[in-house]
Amino acid sequence: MPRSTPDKATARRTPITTELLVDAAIELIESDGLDMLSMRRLADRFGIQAASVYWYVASKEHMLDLVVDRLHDMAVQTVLVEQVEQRRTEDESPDQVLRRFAVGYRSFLLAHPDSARVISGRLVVGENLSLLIEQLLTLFQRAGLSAKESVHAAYVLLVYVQGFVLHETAPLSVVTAGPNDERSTTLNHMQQVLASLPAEKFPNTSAAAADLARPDMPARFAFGLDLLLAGLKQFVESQSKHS
Amino acid sequence: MPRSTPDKATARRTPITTELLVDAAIELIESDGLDMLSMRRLADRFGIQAASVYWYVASKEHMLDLVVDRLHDMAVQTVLVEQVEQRRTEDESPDQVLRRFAVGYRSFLLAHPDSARVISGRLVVGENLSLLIEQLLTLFQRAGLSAKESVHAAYVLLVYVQGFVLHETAPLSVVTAGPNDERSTTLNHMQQVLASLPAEKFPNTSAAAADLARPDMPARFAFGLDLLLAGLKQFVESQSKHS
DNA sequence: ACCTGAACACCGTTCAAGT
DNA sequence: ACCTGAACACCGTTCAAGT
Repeated sequence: MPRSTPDKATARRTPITTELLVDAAIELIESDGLDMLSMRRLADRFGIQAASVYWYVASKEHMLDLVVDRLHDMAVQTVLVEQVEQRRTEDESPDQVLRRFAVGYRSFLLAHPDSARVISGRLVVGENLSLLIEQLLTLFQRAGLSAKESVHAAYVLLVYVQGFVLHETAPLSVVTAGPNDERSTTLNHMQQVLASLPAEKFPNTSAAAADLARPDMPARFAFGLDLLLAGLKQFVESQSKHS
Repeated sequence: MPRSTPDKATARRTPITTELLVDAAIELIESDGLDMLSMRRLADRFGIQAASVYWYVASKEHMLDLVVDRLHDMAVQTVLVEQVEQRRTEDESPDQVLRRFAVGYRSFLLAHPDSARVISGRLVVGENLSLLIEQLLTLFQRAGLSAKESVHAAYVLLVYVQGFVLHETAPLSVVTAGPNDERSTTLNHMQQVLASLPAEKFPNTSAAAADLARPDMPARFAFGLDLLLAGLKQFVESQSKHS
């Protein structure tokens, strides 16, 4: 009998809710990785049996859907509200806001281990994702796109950022390497493998071995983002010319 | 004793090799899905025990690396050789070749179920991926990029296509829907959910509900690809102006 | 060199039964 | 309404032992 309980047996441990389960699932993923998330380990956190989790959630798939929905919620908070809305100034172009969104979104995904893996795997439509999309649609329309084009653009931007971070954080392996090498060893080995490819068949690859094995990822992300935004600008201009 | 064996017991079943295991793994993935691939089911295909697979392969992770490497090999064959090289004409721009590569690569990924899921998850560096990259580097340099910029561009293009297909084939769920709904039902429900969002808070989303729920994916893919290539073109032009 | 048998430490999920 | 116990049908991986 815990001392703090006011009456006999009414107030027990804080009652378990689906929200709390999702909280714990995200914590588990961020601390131990997505592969370590199991219904049993999740249940352990609350001192209950694995079977009990199924009272709150239909399946592990459903649980992961809820996790993704929550991550969208967090992204709306940290990226849209803090990075985009609050820093807004009067004279900035939609272009600049879009760039800040993309950079902020990448930072968010990088800050939450395996979040890109969970998010990229499933498209969970709900209020939270809708909030993200809504803001993007506004920005793209303000930039000069039609409603239909804005949907395409918003989707493409999300795909680009998520896909980029997914690859950025993906396990790296070299076919000729042992599977237990550490990442730095693998990178060295990779550079070596790339550099030693037959130069007649792989002139560019062997020449660029250093850039391939030791890439500047923020610069690479900005490069692709700039291509997209420059293409967007040009697209809008070529549209308005014909009107 | 099979009739066809020439001498006593020398020639048995065709001997198992790592290559054959990878073949079977890919077949399993394409027929039953990535989640259905297990060492036991793989072993069953050859009439051996799961433990025996470990004589050919260090772990399941290693097996998946080999699968990815093989998929890169297949992509080189079908996309680069058949789609890009053989259709090459004299007067086409690198721009056009790049577009054909991207479209062909997307088709390849779509044609092999779950291939985008396996490939996006792991970066397997070897001769096959190098072949893909080598060709892309050549194309981008021919388009006017430096060696370093070409590496960025090649990576960005691969990330875009893989990320796009990954989302295109990802399981679709609606937070308010039951998890067992069929895809068409889910799409209907999704459109309904999006359309019924409070119009004050989600003016663009609810207006674009139809486009969001029933998207023209080839057009969307082309839209993003065009942005990238248009951005590329402009980047090259702005570079040459300052030289 | 190649494969088995058996075990270990796990999974997700179901379901009658308890409180 | 919430949770347990026990079971079912699986996993990946290891390892002594067989041929």
